[in-house]
Amino acid sequence: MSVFDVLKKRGFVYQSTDETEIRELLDGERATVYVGYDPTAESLHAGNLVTIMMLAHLQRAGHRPIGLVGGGTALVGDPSGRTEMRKMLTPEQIDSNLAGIRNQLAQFIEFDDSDSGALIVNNADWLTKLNYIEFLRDIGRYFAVNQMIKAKGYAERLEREQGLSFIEFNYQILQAYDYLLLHQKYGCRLQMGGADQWGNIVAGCDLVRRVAGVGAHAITVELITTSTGEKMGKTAAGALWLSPERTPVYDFYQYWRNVDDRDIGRFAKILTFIDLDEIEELGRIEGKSVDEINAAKETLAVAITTLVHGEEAAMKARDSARAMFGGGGDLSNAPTTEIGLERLAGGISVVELLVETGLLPSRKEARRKIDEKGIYLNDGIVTDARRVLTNDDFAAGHAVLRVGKKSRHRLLAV
RNA sequence: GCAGGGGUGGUCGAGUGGUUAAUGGCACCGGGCUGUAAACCCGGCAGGCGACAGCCUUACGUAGGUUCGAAUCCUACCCCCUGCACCA
Repeated sequence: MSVFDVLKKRGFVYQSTDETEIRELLDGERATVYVGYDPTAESLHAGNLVTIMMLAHLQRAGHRPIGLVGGGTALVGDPSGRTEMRKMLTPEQIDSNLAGIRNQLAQFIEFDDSDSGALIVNNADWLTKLNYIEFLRDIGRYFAVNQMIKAKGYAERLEREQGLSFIEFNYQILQAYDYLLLHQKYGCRLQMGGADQWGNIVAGCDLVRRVAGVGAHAITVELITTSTGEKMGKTAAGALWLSPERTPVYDFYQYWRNVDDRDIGRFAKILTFIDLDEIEELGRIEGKSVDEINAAKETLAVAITTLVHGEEAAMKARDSARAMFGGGGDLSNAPTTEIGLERLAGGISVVELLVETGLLPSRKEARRKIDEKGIYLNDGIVTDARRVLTNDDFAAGHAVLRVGKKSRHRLLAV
């Protein structure tokens, strides 16, 4: 099966330029393809996994992926969307972010010297060297303003009289230039990205065609949302990061372990390499027992977590989760706070500990949760806000504090 | 620069001198039902103290002022949006 069809079947293709030509390109000798990423943080997030997986599929099919980091554009600050200007970053920050992003991409694609070895590039390398006059003369001539303002994003902004800064307007041209440059330098002929990038991407296709006289292509993915309408990977705390420092592996695992029943198959297609046939079965809900559905979610969570954090970490996360919800079991991965024996001798209030362990943000909230019957000590409900912990509560040298069903904290007497 | 509109709790958004920690939605948290799902129901959602009846402190862009009393009125300043002007 053509890789392009693989992408289609897995749900990656929302819009594309001519399918026949893309197929031809991808079924032929090594092609070079690229995706752009923002260097605004030192870590990518779950949303980025979608295009990363596309790169990975293509590399597996023998093509060369390029991860382009928008360091140059980040130097300008991009006000796309209606929120404020994206914060401008220093070159140092961008470099360090780029290194972080490269490491994360390396989990999915090989950066070796082979023909299909991946590359990571920073558009600051060429954008910062541009000469305005030359750029206008050589590149600007290919852009027709009346065509540009018809682009969906721009047209909306103009209609709403919402203001469209010159920087934002130029963004498309810079991005198109990136494509051209990658084409000239690496023979890149396919760019992929989010559906919101469609206009920018096809502007690049046009530019390549006009300047180089070669067909260049585009594939965009739709924004992936959950069945409840949220952006995939969005949590109360913000984004679901790939970096374990920003999102602990356990939390990352739990996010996927708890997806809506209806999302199992869809997410598995996009975020794992599990066979399509297998996914078909995995994602089926009707007629399945509760255990089977839960097992499917576990499979999904393990697969994604393994890709991002490696097998060992994924297994640990799975085991911790099993222990947590299966009762008893292995608590070695639960967050832990050490309590001095001498302090314990005097007794410590549960309220105080709830705050100290970070389980709850304030003493007031702790009292409230006790009132709401949401606090447990060693699996026994705490009913009195004045409850004090003493040595007697530490069975084998430890005690477990719990808020609700999902957050636990281990207290270790030392 | 001129004119108009606006800045309210995580977010959206009411309120426009006085029972107000500030209606409501969303998000979030606890409980119930369950399957660590969805939907639904109940409760909570500034902080501190508490004998749980309450008490105290801090909050409506920032700083002052008027008033017995202000998120609400006045003054100055900051920021955002819209229009006009300036802009070669």
